[in-house]
Amino acid sequence: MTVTLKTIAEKTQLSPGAVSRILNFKEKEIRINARTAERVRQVASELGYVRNPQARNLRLNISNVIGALIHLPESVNDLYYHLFKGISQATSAAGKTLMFHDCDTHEEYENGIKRLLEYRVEGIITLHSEDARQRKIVDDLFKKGTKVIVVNSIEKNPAWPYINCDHELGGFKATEHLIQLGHKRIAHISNNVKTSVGNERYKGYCRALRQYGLEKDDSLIFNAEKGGEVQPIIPKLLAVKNRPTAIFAWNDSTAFAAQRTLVESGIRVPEDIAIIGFDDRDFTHLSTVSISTVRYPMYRIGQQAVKAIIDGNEAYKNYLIEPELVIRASSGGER
Amino acid sequence: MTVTLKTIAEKTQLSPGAVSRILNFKEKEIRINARTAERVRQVASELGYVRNPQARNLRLNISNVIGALIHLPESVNDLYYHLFKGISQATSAAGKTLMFHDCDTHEEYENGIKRLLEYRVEGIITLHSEDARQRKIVDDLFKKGTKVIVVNSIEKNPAWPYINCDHELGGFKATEHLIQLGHKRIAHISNNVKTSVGNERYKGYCRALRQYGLEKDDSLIFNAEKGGEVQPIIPKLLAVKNRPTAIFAWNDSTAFAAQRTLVESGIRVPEDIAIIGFDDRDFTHLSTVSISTVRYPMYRIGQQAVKAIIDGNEAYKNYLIEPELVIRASSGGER
DNA sequence: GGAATTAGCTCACTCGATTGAGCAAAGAGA
DNA sequence: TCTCTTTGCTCAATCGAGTGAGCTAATTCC
Repeated sequence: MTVTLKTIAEKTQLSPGAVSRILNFKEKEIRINARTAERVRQVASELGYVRNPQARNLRLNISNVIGALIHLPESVNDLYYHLFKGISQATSAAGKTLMFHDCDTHEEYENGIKRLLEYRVEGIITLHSEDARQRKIVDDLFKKGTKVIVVNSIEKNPAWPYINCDHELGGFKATEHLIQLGHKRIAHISNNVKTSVGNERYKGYCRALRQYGLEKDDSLIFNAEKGGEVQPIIPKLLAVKNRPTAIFAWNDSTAFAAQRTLVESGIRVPEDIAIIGFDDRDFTHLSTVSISTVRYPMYRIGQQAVKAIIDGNEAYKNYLIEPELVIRASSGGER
Repeated sequence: MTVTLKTIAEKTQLSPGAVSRILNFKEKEIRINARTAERVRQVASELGYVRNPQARNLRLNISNVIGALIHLPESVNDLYYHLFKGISQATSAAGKTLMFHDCDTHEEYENGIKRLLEYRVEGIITLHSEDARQRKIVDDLFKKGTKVIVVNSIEKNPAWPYINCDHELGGFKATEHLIQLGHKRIAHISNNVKTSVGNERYKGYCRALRQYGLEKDDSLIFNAEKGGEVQPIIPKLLAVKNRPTAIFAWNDSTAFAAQRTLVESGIRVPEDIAIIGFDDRDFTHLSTVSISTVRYPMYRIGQQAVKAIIDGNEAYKNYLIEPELVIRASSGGER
């Protein structure tokens, strides 16, 4: 039923070995009669021969498959969307195939890893996790020599290779942008979680202040922790003696909410208070005043993760991607 | 290096065949010594044996892989997001693996198909396309006996199996909802493309009017074609003699824009004019007045596509999924 | 013209897992 | 004790492709 090398061999009165060589090598690379080769290719295409990579990979001990294990949030998240798109396009572009598992529970995660290993994938891309069990799995994989890339690891020096955005640099860029626009009183709305990207962004904010000779004023640092609303922060921020003229919000959601609340309070953005966020989420276009931000380059992170797996040793190391400033209306930096 | 059945066989002084049986069957299903079996399992786990599905699939002529070929738009689109999530979760849940290709160009599409076929996938999930070349590929696949599921095909009776949302029914439900709220003058903003889902939704609108004994008034049908702005429509709509009290917009973007323009014109939604959209896009929550809509059940469509491929003949047929009414503020139907 | 070289293949094994057939030993039954 | 059955395995072929070794016939070279 299925067309194999043998089928073609029979039709052409050749051996399967010869057919294999003809289909895999250029004429100059092997000793083969040009007319025979032509005939074989002809027959192969007539019969609709499709090479079976299962057999090929088995023999050659390769897989040509890259594995990814990511839990996509229930509600749409453009960061994940772009990450996935980066991974999937880079994989296709490299002539490889992506095996993807969306793993919600720990059990699914374990199963996903198991299946990817079964398929002898060239490497596994997974997301940073706080779950000790998942971390152990990644650790074991890495120790066993499986190529793993952890995306968005927030550890400084994790045991395994990672790829992430340079959040500290992003925080620096955002703050620098505001400083260069003449702001001297720059508030920061942080998420106050020591182990998170927010903290890195905060560090960048501090470095920028330091570098430009501005003093850090703790009364300008506000916390919008998980579940903590941004709205109540704004009145406090406005009440600060020597009111800030700019806000660097640790992410776009926060920036968006701040912008909304400010405008509703009759404060003009960016004239009275400039705002910059972080992430470049899609909704930054949608607000009344489009939000300036720093792009969290998820697409490039995805691409780079695939590249790290394919390139192997050379590029296969910890990697920080430089985020890019996106100037829109809310910072007042648009020309 | 790699642990195979042979490795285990040597360690346990058995034949690879015996080991295979032990690891694949329950003790009662084969004639095997319980103690031997226990020993084999012990050794297998000690050595960290991982079955090689490439070899297994080759022998059994199966793949356990489901293929999907979808072009994800550059900008985030929650419909695609949910579709993909549905496909990927259903695949994982079924114990199978998803091979995904994001294909932008026709060339990538061809390559993607080729690779999926190479891997002897159980079936291919792809999106409806207007491109004649892609349609030919799908047609050829189907004729050759490959399982294909076309998602969101808008043909009435396409040659190949498809899964889609019942757009006509959705249009009916939306309109019925407005009618049941007492509206008698219901405008429709359509996209006026005969071959599109918009047309189906329009038909549902017409059927609802008919069924409830309301006369269709062509002066209440407006077109927001591709690129056509919604904003200019609103003044026209307001100027209609015997002004409509409700709008069924063919999709949420249109509903969103209509709502915004109405509110800016000082018209209250839903008090003066009620609005319902279609799709249940994420931003329907974000507008000042949350938008009532009909959910385009992409997640379920994705799940169903996978199911159709796995179940084979039974469920492997054309399939319309019933969309669900989502009542929010803009229709005035919320309690 | 004879030896050496080369072209153009074939042969047979391999990758790892699976499975029908079959065989020796143990156990059951009469 | 002898036959029959059952247990507990082994053997060998198979899936489809790839490859080193080797073989024959044609060609080249001196």
